[in-house]
Amino acid sequence: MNDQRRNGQNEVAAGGRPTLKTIAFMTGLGVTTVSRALKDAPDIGEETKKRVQLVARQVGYRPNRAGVRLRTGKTNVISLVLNTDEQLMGFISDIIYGVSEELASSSYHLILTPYSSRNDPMDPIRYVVETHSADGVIISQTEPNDPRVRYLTEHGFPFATHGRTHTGIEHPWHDFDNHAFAMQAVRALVAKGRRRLALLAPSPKLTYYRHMSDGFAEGVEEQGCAAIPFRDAWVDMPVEQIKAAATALLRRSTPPDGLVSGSGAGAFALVAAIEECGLQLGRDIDIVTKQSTPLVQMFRPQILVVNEDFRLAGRELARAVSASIDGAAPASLQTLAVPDGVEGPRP
Amino acid sequence: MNDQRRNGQNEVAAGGRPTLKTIAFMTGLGVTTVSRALKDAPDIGEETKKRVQLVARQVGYRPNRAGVRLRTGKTNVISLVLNTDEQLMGFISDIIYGVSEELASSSYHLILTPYSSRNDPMDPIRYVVETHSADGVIISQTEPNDPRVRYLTEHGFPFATHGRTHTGIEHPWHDFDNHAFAMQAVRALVAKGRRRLALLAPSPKLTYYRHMSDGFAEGVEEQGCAAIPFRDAWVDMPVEQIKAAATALLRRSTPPDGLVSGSGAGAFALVAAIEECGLQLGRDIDIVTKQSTPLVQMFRPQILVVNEDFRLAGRELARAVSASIDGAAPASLQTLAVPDGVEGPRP
DNA sequence: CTCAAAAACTGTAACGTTACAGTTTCCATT
DNA sequence: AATGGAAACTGTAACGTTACAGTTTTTGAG
Repeated sequence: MNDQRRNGQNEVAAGGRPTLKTIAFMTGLGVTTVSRALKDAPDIGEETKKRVQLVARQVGYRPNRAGVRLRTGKTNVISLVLNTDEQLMGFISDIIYGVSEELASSSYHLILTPYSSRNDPMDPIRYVVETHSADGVIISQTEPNDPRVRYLTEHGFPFATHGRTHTGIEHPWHDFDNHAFAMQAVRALVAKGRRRLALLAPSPKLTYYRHMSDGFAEGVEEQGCAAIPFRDAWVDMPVEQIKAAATALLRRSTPPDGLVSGSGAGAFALVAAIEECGLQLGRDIDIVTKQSTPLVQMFRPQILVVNEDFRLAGRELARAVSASIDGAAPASLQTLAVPDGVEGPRP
Repeated sequence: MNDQRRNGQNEVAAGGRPTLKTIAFMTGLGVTTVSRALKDAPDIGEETKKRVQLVARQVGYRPNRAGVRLRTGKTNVISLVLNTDEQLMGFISDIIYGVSEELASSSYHLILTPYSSRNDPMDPIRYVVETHSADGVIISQTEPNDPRVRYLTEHGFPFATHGRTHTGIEHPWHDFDNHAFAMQAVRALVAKGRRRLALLAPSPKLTYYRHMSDGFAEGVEEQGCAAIPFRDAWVDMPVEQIKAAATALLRRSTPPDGLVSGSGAGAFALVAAIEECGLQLGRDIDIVTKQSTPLVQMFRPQILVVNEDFRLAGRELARAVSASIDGAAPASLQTLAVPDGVEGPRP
């Protein structure tokens, strides 16, 4: 026992990080007691807890993550799984920032697990689960029948998805109400006197393609106007391709006079196409677009916008995974961000 | 010893992850031998190594990171320190992707350590060093006399910076040659017949402000044209403010007829200002801008661009930190990305 | 005053890995 | 036949933490 104490002293003298042993030596208590005192266990005396916590604060004690992880299996890490081929205007950074913000006040570190479309999207998921390199995962680019959701659920691994699925599995998610967005967009265009509308939708393999398309169809139905099919372009294509497709669309015999863009980057392509065709935004045609940064809007004030807050999405997702890790019921961890409504031209 | 073996068997049966013990049991060797065989130590027989490595592959052995970290102190983590207030068009995601790409083939995980401008930029750095939560750090938004560089150097903690410093310390960095960019920009504008040039520069507190301003000044000198001061706007301001400042600039008695923009987002603001003043890009005035995505260019083909590859920056930074962790000399880990030259209007 | 039980505290072992200090085996040299 | 040493392998301990099974001290009921 004397040996152990001298050990503790040596470590303090050596200038290394303080450990439980350091505090145990300083307080004259056992390592176990210190450990329990710091996590406010019921079988430790009130005064002892205070004393231990004071000393711990004084010496700047921080639990060694490797020790905790090895002993308990808890990694205190949340992994954000990302497709690094994505070229969309970096809204991803906003999600990352949102997740960071939320995790900053927790004990979680945020780790990035990238994958390329050239590989199986299941690879990173399997990796995280098999090596247990995180306590929970956040995934995006959700597909209706997403195999990742199945796999994670089967393995009882906590996760949250950005976007819903049609798997029939109750799982934590956060989503933007793209159905409502599309309906609001249609109504706003009709209110501007537009009657022939086209939608620049997301990739058909993603879940929110359905939501947005359905909302668009429902709006068109409700307003009794015409839907011009625009199926050869998606928001996550390279902007040049979108522009080319939109130009072709506008040169058809019955071109649309109102456009709905499912992404901010898409709106740039649409504006470019419109101007290339010699049309004038706000006079000949109108656009409603989702946006996450006010770039387009500042540039072409005539454009109508609906804001999507990706930072909020990040925060909600982080909240959902951590709650899921803590055992909360999946059904209680589903949040839908309702769009604020269409913002008209700036003064 | 028999006990130990039965232990090993139990674990395998229990279906948990295979550990060194599992392989030791399967091969009939000791745990130490297996450990050494897997890292190709010289005192293990060739045949044994082959056998161990085969079994390890078969059972899908992956070293337990917590075990390694606890024993060796090596975290196998690299931390990217980010200012989450940054609102610039998400080029940050490209850096992240670049870093990821490079680290994918290594054993490193990428962890994000965010901070807000509301707090001390030193906080995250101190945190990483004190808790040793990573083996190395990547920092951005480098300032001429960056205290983070000093601190990390003093503590012998491996790092790489995005951007150089004027600390006099030899440290690993990657930078874009903003001096060359500005000179090329000036030359291109002069070649277009422009004679009164203004620069939308970075924030004066960042190192590359100097590089770009000096390059601009040198170009103006070389070409014998006039520099119109434009000191009330920086590239990392909100775009609306840049636009307002640029509008004021263009309405002065001697407005510029050529603009250089230090960022892609800034170019949007400049274009907007130009059009608001009733001027026409390519006829009355020209812009050279740095860009990381071809958004502006697709939109206003008349714009002149110089590409900056942030993915490359990410890759270089990742390479630099890992080499630094492996003990490479700082001076050998400094790379400068030279701009490709100004790209003219698209056909 | 006894004794049971609650309160407060503690030592040991284990998580998976690797550094270190052995130990055994075998072969070449004398 | 003895010896030295190289080659191949191994057990123990330790990194920092916590679960578990104690042990000691205090308290209160009878």
